Amino acid sequence: MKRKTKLLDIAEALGVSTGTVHRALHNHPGVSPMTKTRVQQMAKTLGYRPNLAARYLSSKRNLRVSVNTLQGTTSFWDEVRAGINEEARALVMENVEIEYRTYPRLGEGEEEAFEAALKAGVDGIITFPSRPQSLHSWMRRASRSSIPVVCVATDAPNTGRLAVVSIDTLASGSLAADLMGSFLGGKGKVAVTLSSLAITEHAEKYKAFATTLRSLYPKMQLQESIEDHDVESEAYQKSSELFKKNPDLAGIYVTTEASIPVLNAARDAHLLDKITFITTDLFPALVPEIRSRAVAATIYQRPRTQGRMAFRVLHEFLVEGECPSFQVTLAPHLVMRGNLDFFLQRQSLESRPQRAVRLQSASPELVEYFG
Amino acid sequence: MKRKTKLLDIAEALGVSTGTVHRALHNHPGVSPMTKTRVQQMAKTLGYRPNLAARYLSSKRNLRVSVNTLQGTTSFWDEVRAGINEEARALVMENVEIEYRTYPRLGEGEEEAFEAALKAGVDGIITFPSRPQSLHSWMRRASRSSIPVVCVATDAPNTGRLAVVSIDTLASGSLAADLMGSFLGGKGKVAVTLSSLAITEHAEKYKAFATTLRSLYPKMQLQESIEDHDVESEAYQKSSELFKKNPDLAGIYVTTEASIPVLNAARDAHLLDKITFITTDLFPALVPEIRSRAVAATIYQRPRTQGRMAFRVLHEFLVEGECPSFQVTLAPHLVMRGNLDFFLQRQSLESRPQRAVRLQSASPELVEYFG
DNA sequence: GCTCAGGCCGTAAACGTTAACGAAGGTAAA
DNA sequence: TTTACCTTCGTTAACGTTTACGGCCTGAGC
Repeated sequence: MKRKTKLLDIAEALGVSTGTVHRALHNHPGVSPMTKTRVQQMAKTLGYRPNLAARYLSSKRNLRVSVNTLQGTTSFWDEVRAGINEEARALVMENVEIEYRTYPRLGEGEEEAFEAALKAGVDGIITFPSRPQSLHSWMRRASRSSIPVVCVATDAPNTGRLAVVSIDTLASGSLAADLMGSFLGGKGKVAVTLSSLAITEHAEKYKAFATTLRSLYPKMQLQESIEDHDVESEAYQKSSELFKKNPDLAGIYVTTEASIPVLNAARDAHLLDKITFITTDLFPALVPEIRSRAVAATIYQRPRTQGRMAFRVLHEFLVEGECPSFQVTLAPHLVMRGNLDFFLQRQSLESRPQRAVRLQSASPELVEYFG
Repeated sequence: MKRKTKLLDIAEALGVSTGTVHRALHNHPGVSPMTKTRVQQMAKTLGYRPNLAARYLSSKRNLRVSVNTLQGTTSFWDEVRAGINEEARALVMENVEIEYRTYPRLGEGEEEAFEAALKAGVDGIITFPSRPQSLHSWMRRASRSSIPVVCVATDAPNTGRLAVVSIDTLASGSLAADLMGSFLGGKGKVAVTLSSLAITEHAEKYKAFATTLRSLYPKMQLQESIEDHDVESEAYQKSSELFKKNPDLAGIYVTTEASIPVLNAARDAHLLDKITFITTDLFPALVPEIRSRAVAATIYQRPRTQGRMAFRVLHEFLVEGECPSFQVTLAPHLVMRGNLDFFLQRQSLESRPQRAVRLQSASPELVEYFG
């Protein structure tokens, strides 16, 4: 196990100075093309990897990242932001500044927030592209300026974004289908509500649900899907229609957050106890519905972990220049009445601002930080 | 936002040198008690936090941790080790040496491995205490020597261990009960097999299962539990008896890894398609059973994440002297036939030695790192 | 021939912590 | 008194990278 190669090793091997090596490796001006290629070549053959500790110590620049997300209509985005915050605070090494830019509604103020982040000259952006097409040009601009962008929850294809962090849509849709089939004994009419088939994630979930249902439970009948376009009234209205047309509906899978209006529509049609609900996400209004077993199960999208992962990927890229993975997909959690309390307790516990700290044989200097 | 206080600030404020401050803060010999308290006091008032980058850079000592686990009879411990390895390699900053000490069977060679780790003078230990009582004295010895020990999968109470990382037993048992009730329509006889009621984790899972079943599905009848003491033949034999005595058994929840002998017993009794199986963990032999729907669902204990968390907690303590949490409980994942492929793909993908890299519209400057 | 600009490169001082070395002072034994 | 030794503390050289500064050289302009 030999010592790691450092700048000085490269410098001595070529008979130059560390300053030159540094400039060559970082494309800084003041190096002849000839020297530059020689340095880069030598760095590669020696397997040079920068010592990050030394780098941090030497340059005190602190990274700035902008987090552009929806305002917390539900708790989902609060959790995402909490996850980002946690992971940022876990980085004791450096100081990462996080600037939160939120917009009130889907697609509203989204471009402005992105533009503001670029104008402010941040080093990286974590964003929820609620309207990918409208952000398209801004994201390409960021890409051209070499400002990495990480998407959370929803992808924005062909925008040059660095990475995307999301729940695996296939696993979600297939799990929902398998559960639905199991709960209903493999027969009956089922339906799906989604935001819009134009959104990749929702289309994929729907497809996975349909495919799995067909292959595992061929006797079940899948009705046409409902698109609510993220409008609650539309969700209520369209699902009311659905229930009217299909009084024998046995189950429904709500892939969006808008499960409450669908539940209310079923309640008003007096079909609540006839229909097995599988919903998405976990928020306060959903808790009593799960507890009363109106909702059989909900697929939790782990917003906090999504936030953590997004920050981690972005930070790793900013610091090391490489990206561990361009697509991080998480397995969803299944929440039913049985394990509901576990998740509720966990949320409330983790949302406490300070970290839980119990000292045990720690170096004395640390005691104070948490007194 | 003022500059962070460093050793020199404390030193100047007290009219001493940084060397003294350093020694005082680390309980190194050669500092008068009077000076020591003054330094610690001043560190507190100035809000000193060590600069870890400088610390790494300065001290070339690399941490050594011992990982004491079972040999991979199933893939569980391979996954745990893989998770530890991943997290260790993600630490680009420093070099952490990991020494794996494995023992062939439950309780066999466990003490020797622990003793060897202590003798070798490691800085920390991650262990699976298969027989907590036999490890008790060794762990207390480690605690007295200020060597942090992190338990994975199973806790070892009253041993002075630093932390424990495990799956939440309540969530597992309750989820299993709720699923069982849902699958069976809320009625029928069900049973549980476990290793031994003397092991906390299994007792908790059983209790959670029983409690949830009683409260959510009062019509269901829970039979007496089976203890297999981690012996496969015992599992087969006892479950055969159970099936003979209860030909109308509707479901069984296997909380241990030993689900195959139970499945075989049911198969041999020609009851396989009459009984709903909920099992634990995910290993190759279980895959065809899930695919054929002999197993309705399995509760995946996320060994890789357990390994990652264990290493993370230990490392954070070793480096910062503080521990984020003394009890890390993870939510289990539910694997059914529908989403089985997602987990299989993920396992095979993640177990590849190099990191997964999928290029997708990456910024041009990045392509080279993965060429 | 002299200056001046600009390209190229070496030098050295940071960054904050660690740890080895040594100096000062006091105490005790010879 | 000398010698030896201990406690307490200051000094200083690392650790590897960044960056400001300055020096050398070549070529162009006067």
